[in-house]
Amino acid sequence: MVITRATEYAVRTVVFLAQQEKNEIVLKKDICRTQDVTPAFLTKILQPLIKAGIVSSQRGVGGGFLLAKDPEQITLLDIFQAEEGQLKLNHCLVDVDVCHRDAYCSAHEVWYEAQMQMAQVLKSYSVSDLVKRQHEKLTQLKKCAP
Amino acid sequence: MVITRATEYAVRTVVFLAQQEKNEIVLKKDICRTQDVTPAFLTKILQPLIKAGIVSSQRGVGGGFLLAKDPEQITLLDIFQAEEGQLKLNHCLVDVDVCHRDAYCSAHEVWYEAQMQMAQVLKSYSVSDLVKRQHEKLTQLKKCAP
DNA sequence: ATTCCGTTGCTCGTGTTATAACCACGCTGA
DNA sequence: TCAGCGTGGTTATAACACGAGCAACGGAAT
Ligand code: SF4
Ligand code: SF4
Repeated sequence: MVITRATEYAVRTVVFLAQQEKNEIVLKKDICRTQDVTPAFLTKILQPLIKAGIVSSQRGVGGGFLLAKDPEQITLLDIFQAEEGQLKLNHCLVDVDVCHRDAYCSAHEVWYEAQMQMAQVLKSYSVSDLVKRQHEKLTQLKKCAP
Repeated sequence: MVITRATEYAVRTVVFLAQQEKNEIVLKKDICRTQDVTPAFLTKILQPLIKAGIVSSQRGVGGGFLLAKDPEQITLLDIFQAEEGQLKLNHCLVDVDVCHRDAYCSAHEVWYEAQMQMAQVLKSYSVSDLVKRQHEKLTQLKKCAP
């Protein structure tokens, strides 16, 4: 019951890309350096983001990565689902017929409600929200300890 | 990002115990038969519930298991935490100092909010709620297909 | 002595977290 | 034009952790 490192790094990466100038292309190694991820692992993490249409890539000299969408159009849930697939707290919430008890089981609905609430929270934050928030925090940090 | 089988079976078990007459002692094998769990695995699952004070046990002839608390005093969150430990969506929410970014990271708070929402849902349902709900569903099922 | 539960240690499979080798693409300059 | 270099893309696989389940033995109650 914990998000994977892949999701964690993916969030960092997307937030980092969103902090660049619009359409600025970023090298993989620059993402690695700033976000504390190894290049080989980041390679793996980026692919689902590209498949999901969140990030796009450019090969060759001067190539790299950049956001494929407006940061306001990307939610944390999008990133989560790109990396981990559909959110599910219990198997019976997605794989129907995995449990013959679902007709009378009442726990089923509680898991469902918890899952919905969680999805709702993740859906309510866009990447641009995160960038804005982070920027505020950093300027406040500087004010306290310049 | 999925609850463990242990938690799933633990919920079934506690609900089953709550359906018995008050202070009725139930044999392990009866729980297994009705809840589709193997005895060896159930043995493992019951211990955390006992340690958490949710279930109590009786050894020897005529022994078995029964609820240690009133069903209204047991929430789904209690059962979850007995089996899986404290709910955490991301490591940084529990293990402080696991990430030096927490001072300015804004994702941190989103995970926290999602976790809180989920905990809130699980805390809002007691075992007696589940039993009541299940009973309603069963009587309605019988009405439709007697 | 019997009948229960408790404790411990173990196996086995699967998923996470990487690592690395090799492939494909695209620019650039001779 | 085309070779070469600098990028990301694909695939295979290793190491490890954890989930899920099993079994054997030990200990208490009756
Ligand atoms: S018993 Fe209920 S919660 Fe558990 S798997 Fe079946 S339907 Fe889902
Ligand atoms: S970057 Fe933020 S969300 Fe990720 S581990 Fe650090 S504090 Fe937590």
